Amino acid sequence: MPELPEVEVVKKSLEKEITNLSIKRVKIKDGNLRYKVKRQDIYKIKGLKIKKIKRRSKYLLIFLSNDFIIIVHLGMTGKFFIKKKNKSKQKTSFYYNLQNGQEEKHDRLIFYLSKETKLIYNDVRKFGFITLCSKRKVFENKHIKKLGPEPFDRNFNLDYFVKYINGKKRVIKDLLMDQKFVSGLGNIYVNEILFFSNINPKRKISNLKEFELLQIIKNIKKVLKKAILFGGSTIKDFKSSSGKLGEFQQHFKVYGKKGHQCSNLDCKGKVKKITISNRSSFFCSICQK
DNA sequence: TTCTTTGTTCCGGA
DNA sequence: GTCCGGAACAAAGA
Repeated sequence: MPELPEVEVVKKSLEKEITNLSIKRVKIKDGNLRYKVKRQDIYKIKGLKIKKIKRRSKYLLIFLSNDFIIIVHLGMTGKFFIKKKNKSKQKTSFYYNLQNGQEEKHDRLIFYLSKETKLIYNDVRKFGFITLCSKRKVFENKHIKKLGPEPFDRNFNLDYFVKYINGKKRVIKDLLMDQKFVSGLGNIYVNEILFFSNINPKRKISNLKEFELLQIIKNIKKVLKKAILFGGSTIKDFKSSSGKLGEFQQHFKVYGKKGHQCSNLDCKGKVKKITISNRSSFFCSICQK
């Protein structure tokens, strides 16, 4: 479930906690992630220093002191924990809220860093991955190279939108989920963005008016910025609380709100749930035409 | 037991 | 070759 805002929040807290620390050793507890963690990669990063951390779409790029970059994708349930000596385990972000004990069970990798700091990668469903890449080749990486513009990029504008959709005939929700069109959005934020844009998720892109395209662009930037400000969204399956949590889910207007009254004051509609391309979509059939 | 959930890749048909 | 939709993947809760 981590979409751009959650990854950005993780990036910020990792940046604060592990920049300038060096990697002493790495323990693979379960390397069978989306791609198997390679032992030779682990060997290559031993002794290197963590120089800086960047985000591209939903990917984290951890720059090391030589030519290497660690590329991380959190998949659906990947998360990092930081553990310092004499301190209990801290989450790296306001992100997931875990039940007690869950963390240990799904810890997959442990990075032993300098200053007696441990960085733990935990992933319940193992859809995330961690791989090594050289700085020179990062834009040739098979994941990174196919990404479309960042939503906050000035190149992501009306001109780009109009050109991209020319001759295509998908529905708008599918397009916004497509990382080649714009990178970083997932199911949750696309639902929210279409609500604010007053556009039905099943609308064909060929039928959208120019003012509607502008609305979509504006709301993508607006919703993502606000979500980052609130520390992202916390997955709702987990119940007990410890540490700081993302709070943006409290601001959801439609996602997960089937049957709720539409949040627009003058609207008597209810939020509906339908399936589009095997994903659930929530919308108000009165406000979203 | 079956359905649902999430992001991404892969595959086949148009 | 491009476009597009559907299935698959892991794991857990309802």
